[in-house]
Amino acid sequence: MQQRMLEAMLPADLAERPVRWQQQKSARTRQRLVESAIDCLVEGGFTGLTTQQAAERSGVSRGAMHHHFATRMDLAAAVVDHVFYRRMELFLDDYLGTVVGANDGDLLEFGTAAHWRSVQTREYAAYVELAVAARTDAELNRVFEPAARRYDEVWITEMIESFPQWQSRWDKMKLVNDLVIATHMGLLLNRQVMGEDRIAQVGKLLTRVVGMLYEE
Amino acid sequence: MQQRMLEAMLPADLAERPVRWQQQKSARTRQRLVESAIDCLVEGGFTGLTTQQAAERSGVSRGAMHHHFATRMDLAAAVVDHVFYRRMELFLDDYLGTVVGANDGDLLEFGTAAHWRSVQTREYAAYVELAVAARTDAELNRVFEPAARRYDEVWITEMIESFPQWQSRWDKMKLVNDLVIATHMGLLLNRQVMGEDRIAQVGKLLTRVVGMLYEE
DNA sequence: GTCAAAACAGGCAGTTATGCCGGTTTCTTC
DNA sequence: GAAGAAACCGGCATAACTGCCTGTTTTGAC
Repeated sequence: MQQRMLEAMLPADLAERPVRWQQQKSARTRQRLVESAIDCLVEGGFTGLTTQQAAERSGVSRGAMHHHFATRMDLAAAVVDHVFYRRMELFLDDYLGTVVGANDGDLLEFGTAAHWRSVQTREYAAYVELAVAARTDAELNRVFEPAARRYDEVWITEMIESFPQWQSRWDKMKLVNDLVIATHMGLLLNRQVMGEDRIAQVGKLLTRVVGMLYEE
Repeated sequence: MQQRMLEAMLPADLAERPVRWQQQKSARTRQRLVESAIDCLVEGGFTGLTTQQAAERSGVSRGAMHHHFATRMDLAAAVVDHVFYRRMELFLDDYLGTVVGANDGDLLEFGTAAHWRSVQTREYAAYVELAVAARTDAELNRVFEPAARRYDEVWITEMIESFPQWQSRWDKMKLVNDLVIATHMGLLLNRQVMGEDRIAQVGKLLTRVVGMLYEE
């Protein structure tokens, strides 16, 4: 499962196995820029993602940066791909590690818990900023939406192929999946207002709900 | 219920019952500016909320705007108050209208449905933009967070006073309340990716879950 | 009617980011 | 090792906002 899903999401950044040194160098500075851009996103939202900041933070000159990413949106696009890839990777790393030897009925609850953990990461925070900004920034949306749809399709396809034993309940499982994704994102955004305690409790409640829906 | 809750949230904008004409005039232009600012938010996110745009859209001169709101953040603060007030008002208008004559067991599900409708409004869209921006904008957060907490406290207090029959299950009801709020926000943000159908189905599922949690 | 205060108007300097461009250094190829 | 390509550098003009400031008009109190 993990190989196929990750391969399908692999961004240009990490795809190349560089043989020539210039390619390595190029890839390295691109990665540094993307990482800095993610820092910008996390700290300042999509507004805070500026070419200046990204260059300065990564120690790359503005000229070099412009060589790799001609415009701000080019950089943002690279970040989008990177973040989607990492979003899936982070979840899979956790989930596949906890799921070994679990019986069928627990898979969903383990998956929910792993998803909640994967959501509390720097990369997911960046993803949230992009997702929100894409709603009001047409140009970003042209980059973000296709990537999001691709991610979603890959996810669903693999879920169906990986759990043939749930064939009769795929529709419900997909629905539960969507519920978990939506609720976790909502919890993240309400964290500051609700506070850690309530957030954690709702998280546990959701896991229990997932169990209930599986049982029924 | 509705009076107390709304009174507690009443923003400066609408609080005054103007007797002198200058006050009326002043209040009117302030309202026009706030409304335009909300349009800015909805269309361009917090980034798109600029003093220039707000002034231009409302037909108010930059000078006049500066007279009422010295800085961009002053305008944003007025929008925050306005949006929180309207958020509660929109919900109550809907909820109190649908709830008449309902039996106790249906109140939660009616409330959930009403909340889902209240969330699909221009005002709530503006609220979401503010909530997200406040996470990465310290200055905005200083305005937003207190307002959000006040809203939350008023909400909880009134819920407890309004439903004394649920005394033994307040903790659970508060939890369910948080779950609904978080999930609805998450659904909104995933609307474009998931599409209307899935969103609607998850919404229905959530309503059903709320019913299940009440029954148990 | 007059005078102060409130509401309104629009210009100005300063900041910050953007995209582009001419020039330099570092690799790669032959 | 020389030519060409790729990576890198920092300056420049431009654009969008912001906050402030000097006036002008409209209201309201006496």
